[in-house]
Amino acid sequence: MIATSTDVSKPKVATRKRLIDAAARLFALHGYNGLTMRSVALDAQANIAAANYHFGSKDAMVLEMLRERVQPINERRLELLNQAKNNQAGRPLTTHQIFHSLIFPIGEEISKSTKSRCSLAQLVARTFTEPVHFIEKMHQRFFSQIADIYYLELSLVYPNAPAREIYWHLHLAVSSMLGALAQHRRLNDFSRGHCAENDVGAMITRLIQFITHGFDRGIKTQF
Amino acid sequence: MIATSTDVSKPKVATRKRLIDAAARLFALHGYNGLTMRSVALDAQANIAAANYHFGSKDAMVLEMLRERVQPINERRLELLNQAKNNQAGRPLTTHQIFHSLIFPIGEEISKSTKSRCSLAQLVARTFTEPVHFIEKMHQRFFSQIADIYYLELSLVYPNAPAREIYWHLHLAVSSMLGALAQHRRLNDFSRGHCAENDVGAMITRLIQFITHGFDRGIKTQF
DNA sequence: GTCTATAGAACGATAGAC
DNA sequence: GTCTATCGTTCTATAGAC
Repeated sequence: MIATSTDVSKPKVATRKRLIDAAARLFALHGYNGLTMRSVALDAQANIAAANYHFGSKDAMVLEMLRERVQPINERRLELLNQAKNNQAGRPLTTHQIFHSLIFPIGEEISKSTKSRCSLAQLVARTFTEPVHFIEKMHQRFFSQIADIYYLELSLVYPNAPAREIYWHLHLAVSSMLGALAQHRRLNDFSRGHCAENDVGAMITRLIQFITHGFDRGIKTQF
Repeated sequence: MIATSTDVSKPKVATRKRLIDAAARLFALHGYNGLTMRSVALDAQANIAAANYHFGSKDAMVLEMLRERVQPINERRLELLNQAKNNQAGRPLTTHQIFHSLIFPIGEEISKSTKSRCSLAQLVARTFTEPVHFIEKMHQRFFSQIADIYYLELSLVYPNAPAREIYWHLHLAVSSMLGALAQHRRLNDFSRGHCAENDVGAMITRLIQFITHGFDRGIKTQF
């Protein structure tokens, strides 16, 4: 509608992107069952047939949207983790460094959020609450690999702790991370105005601290 | 179909209870939008018109279901909290005692779960992820009052900590609690079999520890 | 209180013109 | 690639017999 034949890049891709962004927004707000092809098309100012044309089905559209949102965060996590390892030059990492690399990239992505890329916190939380079939597989595909990496790093910090303890505490750490992200929008109401929910940086910093303490002291008191 | 005129108690109430239980199960599994009156009626072995007769609408049915599930937990929380206060005889509580009273009742309720009262963990988590209108109001009605009580108790433990710090850490504690409950079903997969998800007691004990450490150390390092 | 039957609306997906 | 139009399905809710 804007770009014409003078545009070098494919002009029609814009619709696809608008659909993806709309799907992300509505999925975060209403979940998979609450998202309808009609609402996505309306939000993206596109036709309902266009959505089916680009993705084939509702399932495929939401899956593609999730992939585009999650992948860059995981890449950034590994980037920060490797940075920290290089700085440590062979010495074991601290749990704070490890959880920083895990959680900080989410904060970065939330802070980037504009009107089109919004409510990442709710979106991430959704993928864990929704029991829909493809979300389960999606989660395994995106998180099981990175969970292995983080388990390995944490077991290097506590070489004497049994695998069971590492897994338990990592599970609680990840669960807390997701819970905090999902609940962030409620912070202002919950704290009766004492804490501002728009300060994402403060939330991420405090969350990393909280989780590091829970993990560290839980392991340290035993090993 | 079972109870006849020989039954002293009202026999027809059973249908209502079956509907409530089915609604709880399906709401936990599929969320508000994924729950349909048809699926509830089918699951409860009742007719679809019966559901509308008893509750008037889908909204009212789910609301009533939530009320019946949440209220006993909150009552038990206050019971444990008052027990602890009586045992302390005026001395301030420990954060562990406070968070125990907050979290332990959920474990009790999950352990009670039979086929009819199942998946409370997912149900509680749903009420925080679902952005549906009445859930927001519901949550405020049920949680804001008890949050005030817990804020007060925690501020007595750390009288020198500013309200802002108490609120921040309480928010993180509650978020972690909800996150851990929501993620509990994933524990077995996540830990690659190292942790059994059916051991609810162990989960609750570890969760209380984790949150107490995160809260305590976060406040103590400053005050 | 519980049923059958159905109204009225919204859903995912597709066909075919442009 | 995007549109209009529509098919077949499923939804909430209600009317009325029993």
